[in-house]
Amino acid sequence: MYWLFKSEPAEFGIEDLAAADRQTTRWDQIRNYQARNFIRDSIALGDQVFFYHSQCRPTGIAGLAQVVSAPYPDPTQFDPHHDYFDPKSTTNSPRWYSVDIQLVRVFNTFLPLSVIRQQPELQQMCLLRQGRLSVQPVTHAEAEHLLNLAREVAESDRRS
DNA sequence: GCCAACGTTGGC
DNA sequence: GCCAACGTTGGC
Repeated sequence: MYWLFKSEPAEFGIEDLAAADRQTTRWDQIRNYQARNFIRDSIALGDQVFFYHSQCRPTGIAGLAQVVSAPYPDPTQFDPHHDYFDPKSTTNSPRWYSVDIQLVRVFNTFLPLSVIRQQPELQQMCLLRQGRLSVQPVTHAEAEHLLNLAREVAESDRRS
């Protein structure tokens, strides 16, 4: 399956993923139930992840990653010194979940939200229809379209 | 900085 | 369980 993960590049961008040990990081600190349900119940090892930069200019998709772990309890919820500590969470019934992701590739050319918006085939994307969701599913058809689009944008960028 | 959309909290 | 108030996300 395909997913889209949002991240603020000022906090952790795709360059940070590229520079990380084994180009892998734990996707943690997700504290939204809808996003949690996707991680806990639907995301699986080997799934592909569009890495999206939010809260920046321009916003858009910066590259591709893949899921390299099964879902597991987010350790930050158990750490009383952590900002994302959740006193209502216990190891027997954890509330929040993480997965590990590894970089697949940084797109040659950034794929801006404005370009995604222009695509008639992508109008049903969760990204365009619902804001405020940092982990969201992408259909197979949407994923193929996004990957083709990224290739086209990169080629036109190279020609100019 | 503004504001729309949405989630969460808490009084009742 | 309802719903108003408030907080957060996130594009612009």
